Amino acid sequence: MQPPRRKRDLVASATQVDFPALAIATARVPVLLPYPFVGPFDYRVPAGMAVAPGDVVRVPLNRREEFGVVWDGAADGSVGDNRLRPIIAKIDAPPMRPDVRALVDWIASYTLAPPGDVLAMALRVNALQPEPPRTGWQIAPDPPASRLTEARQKILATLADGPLGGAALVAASGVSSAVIRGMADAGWLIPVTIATPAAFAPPDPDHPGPILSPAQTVASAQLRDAVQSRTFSVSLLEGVTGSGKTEVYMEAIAQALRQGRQTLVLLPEIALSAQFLARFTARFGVAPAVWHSNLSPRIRRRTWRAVAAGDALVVVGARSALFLPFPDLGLVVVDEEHETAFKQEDGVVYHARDMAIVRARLCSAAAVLVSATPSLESLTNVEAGRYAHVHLPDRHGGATMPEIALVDLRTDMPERGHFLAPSLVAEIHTTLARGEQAMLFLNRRGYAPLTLCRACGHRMQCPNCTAWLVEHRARKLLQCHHCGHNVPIPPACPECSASHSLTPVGPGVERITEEAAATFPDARVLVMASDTLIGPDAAAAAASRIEAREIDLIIGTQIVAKGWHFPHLTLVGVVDADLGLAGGDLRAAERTVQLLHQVAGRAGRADAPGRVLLQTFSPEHKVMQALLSGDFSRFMQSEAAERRPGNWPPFGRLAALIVSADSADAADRAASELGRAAPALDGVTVLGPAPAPLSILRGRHRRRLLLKTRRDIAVQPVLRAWLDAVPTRRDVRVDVDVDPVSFL
DNA sequence: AGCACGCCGACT
DNA sequence: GTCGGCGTGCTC
Repeated sequence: MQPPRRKRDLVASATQVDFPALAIATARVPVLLPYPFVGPFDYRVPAGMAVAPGDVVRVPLNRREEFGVVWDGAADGSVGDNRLRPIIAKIDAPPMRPDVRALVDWIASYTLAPPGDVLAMALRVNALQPEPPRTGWQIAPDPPASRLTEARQKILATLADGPLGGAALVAASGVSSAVIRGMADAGWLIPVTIATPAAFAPPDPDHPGPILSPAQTVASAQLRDAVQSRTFSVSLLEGVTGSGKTEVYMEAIAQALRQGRQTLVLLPEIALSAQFLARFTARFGVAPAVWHSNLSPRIRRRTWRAVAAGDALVVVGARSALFLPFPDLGLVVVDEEHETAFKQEDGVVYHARDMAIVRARLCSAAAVLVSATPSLESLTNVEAGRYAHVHLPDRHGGATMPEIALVDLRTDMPERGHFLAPSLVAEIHTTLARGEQAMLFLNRRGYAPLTLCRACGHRMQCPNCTAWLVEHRARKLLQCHHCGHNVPIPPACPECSASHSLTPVGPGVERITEEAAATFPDARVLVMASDTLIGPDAAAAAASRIEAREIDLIIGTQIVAKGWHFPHLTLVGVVDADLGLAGGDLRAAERTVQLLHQVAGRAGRADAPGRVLLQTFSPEHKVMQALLSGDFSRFMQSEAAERRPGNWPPFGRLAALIVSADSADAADRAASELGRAAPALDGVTVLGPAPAPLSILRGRHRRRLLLKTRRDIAVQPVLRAWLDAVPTRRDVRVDVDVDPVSFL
């Protein structure tokens, strides 16, 4: 049959072919497709096929075939029977579970994302095809009488214990695959399908684990009860770094295991998993299943199936693990719940911590949020009685919190062109002299954040974004950290052509490394930044070098703040404690306290006491005072007091609208049109439009409006009505971010 | 998101 | 006169 060339032909032929079925009643079902359509499409169920919500199906779409999922609810019926096309096939895969479907719908309606876009995330996680059988080799029952070489003997010896896959056989025998091929051709070996290894041994809740302190025992009993009740609940587990929070929530996992229910542990970054895996294995005797977006297709499929079958009882994963098909989820743990990395900023904009709580509710599971420095959101939920509070007051095992001191950069000034104050330099010298390790923390990659011309004052700016180009001296280029644009470092100023006039301004870790190498020439220095440590293995390797004392001085960005345990590290210097405080971000102070507290926690974990020096130009700032006193709860109370009157989150709700267009003019027009149509309702405020802080990003001009409502008003209906009232323009995009975390 | 249709410039 | 650029619109 010729493929139909025009739409009319296509419809006509489909109608003709399907006429007998149409004569009977038309069975229509909604099918959600992984595309940004407003909702599911109706499809006809062909005679002899039975489908139910959740079934994965192959359907025609335009001139293509796509996977879709039969969705809940009635078909919408707006498309006439004559345009209805039949489902091609039902896929032999486990159907999407009702709670995962409900999660997809929930996320779509909360974030205002098209449900198909959310489905795409859930399907990306899915294993639509069964695992192909693994083939291997075994010794033929009646081997030929040909010559038996040494290599061939090795193969036979290796296979004596049973069949092996090709790659495994090569590795175990040390013989090349050519020999195997030859032996197969000669009839020595025959191919067999081999069983997939049972990779997910059940963790043993009664495996002897670490001994808990009295405080840990009390805390773990509270979490255990929450799991045991088999009802939805949220608990906030709060305890300073080193208080042993992980061991406490391991007991909650043990309880879920005893009940035969599954656990999901969400981590903000998978680089943290090495630490978690070690502690998990120490407690339960086996490793948990791991989930993240970089798994190989085979492992991904196997893990997905094992979760669906209930064989993988504990999964530790990144955001996307939220969509795994747990048949009996009893516990969801969100570790480092305050981390902004849980907020997905591209594609569907959602907060994995909040969606984890939704998932727990849909599964009647217990949710446990874990942090040394909980978000004001979670603390406020505790205060309101929505979350239970489990508190671990002390550092465990006798270790004390490090002593924190401020270095006033106004008086304790670094040498010209340097960034380390004399007192910090002296402290590092004594630490290194004692044979202990020191760390310098600066949350800025590259050599210098700004390059300017001394002759004309020209600043090297990204052509696509409102941002300076960051010098990366090692790679000899200037790079934009927002769009990735980069150029070689020019030999002369592009503006005034003066040569040797371009000067780096301000420090990045590379520049601090240079200064440290000159100041501490005998120290063995390691730089840890996201662009020097690629992948979780690199981070783990760096950590083990530090633990093995092959390193004296660690210089790092964000990445060093997270969960590492460095027993010989006794001094942490924060190069620029003020860094996160600039800009009009609602949570700038909160985030800075959380980050710097976490960094400080790296110092002095074993018997050696730790010391932390924060370099700042504003020692009197409440952030510095909070870090100095360690009175985190008072700081959060003052944050609350600042946000409550204006109904700022978490005391009100916020949504950001980012209007972007190719030209500033189009962006301005669309933004003011939106502004004029702003809802005028009691308890609803609209701020803006104003140029977004990154007013040009990737070549697009951006304007921002903020919708702020009282807490008792849902922002979604307000947003929908607002956006519906304004005609969409082709050349203008409006991105919605409900509960924005980043204000760029 | 794809993928085709459509209406304007450089080629056989 | 055709090939093909990517703007606009549709997909049950």
